[in-house]
Amino acid sequence: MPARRTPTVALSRERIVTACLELVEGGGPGALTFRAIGRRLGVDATAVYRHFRDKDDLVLALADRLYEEALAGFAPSDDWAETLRDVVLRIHRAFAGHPQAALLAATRSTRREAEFRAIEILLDALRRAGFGPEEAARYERVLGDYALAWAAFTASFAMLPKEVREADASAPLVYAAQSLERYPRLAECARHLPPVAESQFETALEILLTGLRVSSRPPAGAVPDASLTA
Amino acid sequence: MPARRTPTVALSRERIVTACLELVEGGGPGALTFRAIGRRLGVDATAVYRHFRDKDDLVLALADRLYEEALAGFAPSDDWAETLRDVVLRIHRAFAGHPQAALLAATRSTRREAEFRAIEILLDALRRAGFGPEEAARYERVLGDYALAWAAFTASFAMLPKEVREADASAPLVYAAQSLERYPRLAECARHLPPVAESQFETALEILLTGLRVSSRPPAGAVPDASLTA
DNA sequence: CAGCGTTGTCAACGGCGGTGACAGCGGATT
DNA sequence: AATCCGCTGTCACCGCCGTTGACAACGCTG
Repeated sequence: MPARRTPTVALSRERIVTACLELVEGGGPGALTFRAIGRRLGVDATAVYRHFRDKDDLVLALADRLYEEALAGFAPSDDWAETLRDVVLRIHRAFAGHPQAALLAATRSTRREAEFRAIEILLDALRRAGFGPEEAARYERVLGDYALAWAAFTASFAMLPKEVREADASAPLVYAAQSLERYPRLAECARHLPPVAESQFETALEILLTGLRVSSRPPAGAVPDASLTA
Repeated sequence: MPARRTPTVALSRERIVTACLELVEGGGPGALTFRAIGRRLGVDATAVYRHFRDKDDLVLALADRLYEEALAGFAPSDDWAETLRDVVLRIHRAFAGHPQAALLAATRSTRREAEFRAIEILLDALRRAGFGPEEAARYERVLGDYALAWAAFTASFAMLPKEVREADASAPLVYAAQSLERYPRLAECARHLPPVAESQFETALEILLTGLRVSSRPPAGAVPDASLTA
């Protein structure tokens, strides 16, 4: 029983997942359908069911691929904060680069290797930062959920039709111009408001890291503020 | 032309929106369909199209209702951080309470009053914190996007079938038990990992506020860390 | 060569968002 | 009072979706 792979097989989980990512890359909302996959692979749509139980199964496979992509070539830094930043950015980048897949996958545990590798890296960095196991666990979830939540957010915005996206982006300016007296702050700041499209993921990440750094080693001279320190 | 409202009208935008929220409240994934709305209101599904151009129009109306709900009864605090916390929590709560609606609405500008009220409140608090117009604008977007992104994340998790949700939640523990030597940190921290369901929204918010506080008034005696301060 | 499991094909199902023709009803016009 | 008109709800229908079950072709095993 040499278990030779039959050369006549047209499909495989790998080929299908790759096709899905390409499909989603080029395509607008809802590009990921069984019929589209079949079309792209020159195969009947229902053939995919020979390799994936249902769409959920397929989506989990996509998520797994994204985690692999995210961690490919990762090397830990001596600086724990730099490691955290790197991993979170990598996860966000990988998921945000495939909007449709991210939207479906971001809220799911894949329970496969790559995901646990990411968790392990984050936990290790947090432990090195001086947090205890419990704090590390909590902050790992914060950073992981943060990366995924924001990736899904970015992704679902990227999937909107172009006209809608542009209309949404310019909304504050338009409205601010109409009622200056009711919204003075908006009038004052409107021209600085970044469009929704350029999600403030990295800015928020830096703020988070700053907050973590403050918590990790309470400054000796400073007065700790109980109302702000979680 | 007294413009008397005809009493014979069965539907209205308000009635439909209310029905949608009820529908979504009790129902699992995909509960919000025109046919379901029609069924609930004892009316043909397509009658809804007399009041909303399409599903997108309907969803924007839902989002607007959620913003209204979020800000109902809001009173600003003297403490800027407390105001930020309050508004972000309110938005998150309102959206997370209606998963399906949040999922569709979180990435959209409604361009209606309630949304701009929220923006104005956040901007004002940030300006009072001492941030300039540009910083305030950037951080407003951070907090606003943060609230919506995490709400959508929570929501889409809440919408998963129960079995899937439970399986996902217990995943790290199971896996950690299987390969202690490859994932030592996971083994160490696994029992502290909060289930995905209990999203670490509030923990992250406190860290964010801590980070903002550090940025708002750089401590006189402390050495500013350029690599961590955005 | 016979048998069997794997893989792709095909026709079909019910549900989805959405459209266009049509009916009834109330208010305004004459 | 008769007529018209616009608004609202109904109905039949479209094309798309995920998914199923019967079936055919292929290659491996005995």
